[in-house]
Formats: sequence, structure tokens, C-alpha cells
Amino acid sequence: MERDFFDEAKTFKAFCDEKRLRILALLLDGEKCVCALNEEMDLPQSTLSYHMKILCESGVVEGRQEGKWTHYSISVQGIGGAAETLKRYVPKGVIQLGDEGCCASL
Amino acid sequence: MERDFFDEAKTFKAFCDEKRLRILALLLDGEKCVCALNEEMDLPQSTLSYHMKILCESGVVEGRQEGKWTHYSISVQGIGGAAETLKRYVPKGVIQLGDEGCCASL
DNA sequence: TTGTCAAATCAAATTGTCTTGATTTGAGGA
DNA sequence: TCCTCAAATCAAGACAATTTGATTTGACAA
Repeated sequence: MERDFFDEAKTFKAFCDEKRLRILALLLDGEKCVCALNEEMDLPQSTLSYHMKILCESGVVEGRQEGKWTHYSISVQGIGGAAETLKRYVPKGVIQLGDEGCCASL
Repeated sequence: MERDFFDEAKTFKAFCDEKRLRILALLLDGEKCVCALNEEMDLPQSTLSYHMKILCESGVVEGRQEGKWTHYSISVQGIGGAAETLKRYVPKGVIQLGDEGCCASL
């Protein structure tokens, strides 16, 4: 089985930028609309939009349209997928909690 | 407590590049010296060296000097730290396995 | 339909990352 | 010491990501 390194890299694009991490941290409080993020991030609207797109494409953030507004929230599944991917970079044979299945979902 | 987003981003720099993921995948087999990686990656020596530096700075890879040779290996602790960081981006209140401590080390 | 507003997209400039040959460093061995 | 070799560093150019004002889109109200 060939790994899709391109896709895996894409997932982590979300986390390798300071501003995007800050946005994610704001979304920890729950779903927020762009205008709210805009105020808290102090960035031009287009810049924020750019980062939101990358966050969505990486799968860790989801957007929800409601009339004129777009609400963004963290995708728990998306983060879980990233964690799952990360785990695959731990060499086999390393004794580690969770290998028996208790953390299979993370 | 202020998060050090810069440092967190640095950690994930390791995983957001296709070539670095490929290098990590090669290191899953165990410690390897640069010359071995060089053959398998088919990259100029200086290019590989550049990526190894980023991998080390992100904390997920460790280098070990042995005479003229440098051996690199995956740092299980480093990957664990990254996973730990990732987990902090899961919103509170989301029901999830591992919250009771069984996966505290991951 | 026309206007308004939130948000996405565009395009051009800036900034940052990556690539690579050349050079340097540093550990042996002759 | 001097040479050789592995690997790091340097420096310049190529390439990719980011920034931003301007423009477009699409939803709703008048």
C-alpha cells in the first residue's frame, strides 16, 4: 500500500501556520461566524478567507452556510484523522499505550 | 496561559511537506544514516540535509553522530508531543476515548 | 429589480520555502 | 600534517505560500 504523502501533507498544512493555529484556538470555544473571527484576528477579510479555505481543505474545519453568514467550526473527525495519521509515524514495536485498541478512535 | 503558536507550528512543519513525510516513512524501519536516506530518496545531498534539519528542529527526528556518519531516527517522544498538541485542538466537552487518562502519554 | 451586506475570489506584489552546486567543517586514516 | 570522505552550511535562484485592495458572488430586504 502506497501512502498518499501529498494528502497527508495537506492535512498538516492546517497546523503548520501560526495564524491558522490561532484561528483553531478561537474555534475551540465553538462555532463562529467569519465576522466574529475577523474581529478577534485583526486581519483583512480576504486574508482570513484565504486561511479558512486552507483549514477547510485540510479537513480540520467545517463551514456551515446560514443565509449571508458562514459559520466555521472544528471538525473533531478531522482532528481525529490527523492524529490517526500522526500515529502511523511511530515505529512498530515501540511499546505504547493505546495499541490494544482503547484509543483506536483517536 | 498563552499558547506558543509559533512553536506549535514549528512542530508540524515536519509533517506538512511531502518529501519530509517520505523521509519519516523511511525512518519507520529504524535508524538510518544520511547516505542510506540519500540513496532511497534520490535527492542531492544538500537538499536532504536541509530537510533533515527541519525534521530535527521540529523535534520529531533525532540525529546521532558516529564518527563521520550521522544516523537519524524518529523520536517517539517527538511524535507523541505532536499528538498531544493536536489533541488540544479538540473542543472541550466532546465525548472522546482517552480523556480519562488511559492515553495520557500519547 | 435594486441596494446592501457577508464572504469568496481575483490579481499583483511581497515574503518565505525549497533546491542545488560550491564551499566548509570535522572525523578518521595514511 | 595532509588527504579523504560524510555531512553541514552557504548563497543564489527557482518556486510556492501569503498578503491585500479591488472585484465578484450570492442571500436577503426594500
